Amino acid sequence: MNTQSRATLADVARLAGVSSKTVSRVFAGAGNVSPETRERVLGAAKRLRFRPNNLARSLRRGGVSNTVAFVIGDLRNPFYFHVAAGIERELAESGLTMVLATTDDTPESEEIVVDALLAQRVRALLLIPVADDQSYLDGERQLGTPVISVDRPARNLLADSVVLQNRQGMADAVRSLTALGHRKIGFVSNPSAMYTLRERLAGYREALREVGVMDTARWERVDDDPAVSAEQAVRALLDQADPPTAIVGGNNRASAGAVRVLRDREPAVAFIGFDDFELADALGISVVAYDTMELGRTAARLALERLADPSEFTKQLEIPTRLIHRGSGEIPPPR
Amino acid sequence: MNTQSRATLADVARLAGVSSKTVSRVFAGAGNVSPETRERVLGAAKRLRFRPNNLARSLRRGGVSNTVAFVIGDLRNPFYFHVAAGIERELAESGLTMVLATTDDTPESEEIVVDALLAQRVRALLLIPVADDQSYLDGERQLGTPVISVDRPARNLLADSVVLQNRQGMADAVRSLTALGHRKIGFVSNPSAMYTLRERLAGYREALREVGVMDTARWERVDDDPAVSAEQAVRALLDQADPPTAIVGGNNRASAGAVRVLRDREPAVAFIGFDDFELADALGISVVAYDTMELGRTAARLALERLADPSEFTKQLEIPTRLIHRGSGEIPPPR
DNA sequence: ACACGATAAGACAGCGCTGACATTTGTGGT
DNA sequence: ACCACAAATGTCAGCGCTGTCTTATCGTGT
Repeated sequence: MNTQSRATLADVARLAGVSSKTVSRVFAGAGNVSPETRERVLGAAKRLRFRPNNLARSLRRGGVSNTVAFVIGDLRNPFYFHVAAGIERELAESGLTMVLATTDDTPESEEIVVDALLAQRVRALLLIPVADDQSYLDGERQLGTPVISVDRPARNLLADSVVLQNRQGMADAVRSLTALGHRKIGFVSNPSAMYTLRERLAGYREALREVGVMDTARWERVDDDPAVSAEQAVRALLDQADPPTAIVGGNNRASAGAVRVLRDREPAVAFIGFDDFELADALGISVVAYDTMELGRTAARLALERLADPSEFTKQLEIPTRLIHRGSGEIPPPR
Repeated sequence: MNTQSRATLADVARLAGVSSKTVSRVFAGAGNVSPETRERVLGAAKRLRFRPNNLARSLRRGGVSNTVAFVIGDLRNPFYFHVAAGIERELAESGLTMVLATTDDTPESEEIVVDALLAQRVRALLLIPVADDQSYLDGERQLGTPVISVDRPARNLLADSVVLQNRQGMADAVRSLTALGHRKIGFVSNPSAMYTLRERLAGYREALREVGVMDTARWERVDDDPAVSAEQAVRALLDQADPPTAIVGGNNRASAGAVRVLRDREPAVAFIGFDDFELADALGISVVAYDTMELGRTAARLALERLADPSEFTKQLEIPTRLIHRGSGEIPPPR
């Protein structure tokens, strides 16, 4: 068992016969070190297995690390992961690393988790807001930490945000169905973030209003009870008297449920989901798609921009969506 | 624009009229602070929006942070994400946070990325090895940083590891096919990690050898060229003269490809995939499944154990797999 | 031979925090 | 009144690094 402890700048300096500042210069990349000295230092460092301590460096440099935090509700949703992937990519290009934390989708733990991250002096904070109120972040924001809210706008906090084109995306989907003649269109959404759900629902209603369908209450199946599966919701919708001839899904879970139920339904019910998913193409499921990784990249870019210029106005960006026709959304109503 | 800078222990101490050490005690949770003093300190801290600087704390405490690094090849593979989710969960319970970094599945960047993480003094390093050689980590390991290799064993490095029961899982799948009478069984795998692929292939061969099929070369479709999609590989397999009556998939990508090709194939070809996936149940695809999150949790637990007792022998753990019958794997050979 | 600027290297303090140790204050026993 | 002892608080140095400033060294033009 090797008990030698970690080498420091000073150790390297001693071995190389120079001052610790010189070693620092070598590793910080700053100039004014002669080639021979540099060689000697690097040799010594290698021999001692020296690795600069970023903690100390960060502290010295003013107490900020080079990590950016991303706070997620639930890690099991593939959506979040793709966003995280986008963030990670974009940050890596600027030499920053991402730390990931989850709040288990419970509002109470949000502040606790965020606090722990801020204590680590993250450079910026990206989060998918879960709590009803992010005003607790205002102090931090004023101290210069960029706060970017992702997928949903923050509440009671002036922060940059990136969200999807929820309303228009959903409206487009519904319009494409009404154009085929559908009028009885169901809306299914499993418990989903209030914000995105509300927006998509608004888009749905808007598009139906355009063709004169005003009362959509009986077609809306929005269960906020997590115990009710998307599958059950779809079934319930279809089992009522005078069932819808088409259904739109409010999120990716709804799509999974719909696929299970609608596969061998007769007469065929048209379906358009929100959020693309693996095999959707093979299954011929039409969806409102968008670039999930781009959502993350954009969020990361916003953070970087604000880091570069803290005085800019806050921005609210939208990631475009587009309707992909694959068959399930092109089924006409039975006549 | 508020230009006030971040408050420090000393600032709080001044405002509360105590020494900075007392403030430190309040925030470090250590005892021996009278209730009144504590109140006064907390009040002052609140007023100044004080947040302890974990960087400084970590440095002072011996230079290790409370983060654990997880190094992934490619973030887009859902498999990795579930593993990450498991790790995050397990670590959170011990108050540690996870930093995620990717190597883009290129061996060269592995060492660079790992180095950057180690410079941040992560408490432990979990990684999915990509490079052929992890001996560069030996020094670090000797300095006491637990190194856990996930999903594949590390090469040239004495490290704990958690892998799947690859060989047996695949052998079970093939045995279940041979029991139905299949003898011409194809093996498809997209470029996959060499290790898991090799193991699964070995399991496949082993099970076929048990029923007297010795030469399996013509049924093995292992393209290491990423340009060849799993879909093409499956097609190529079926288009040859005397095609297989059943196929096993070597990884999740192979399953996606197989589903696309096999859906309306006549006569039906049996299929069993490795790795469960969303909708596999709805589609009736039999798979060799395992608990992906558990893989992550186990890895994290290993790290925690080693942190607690560095002198223990290294462990090699296996996550069990189990065959799930859903129909596609129960199709008998045509007669 | 001399002054002069450029280059290389070092001395020193201090980032924010906490461990080790010192000091003050309060309590109870005799 | 005195001492022993615990609880509450303070002093000080230093974790590993780098910014600022200072000092030594060298080549160059006149």
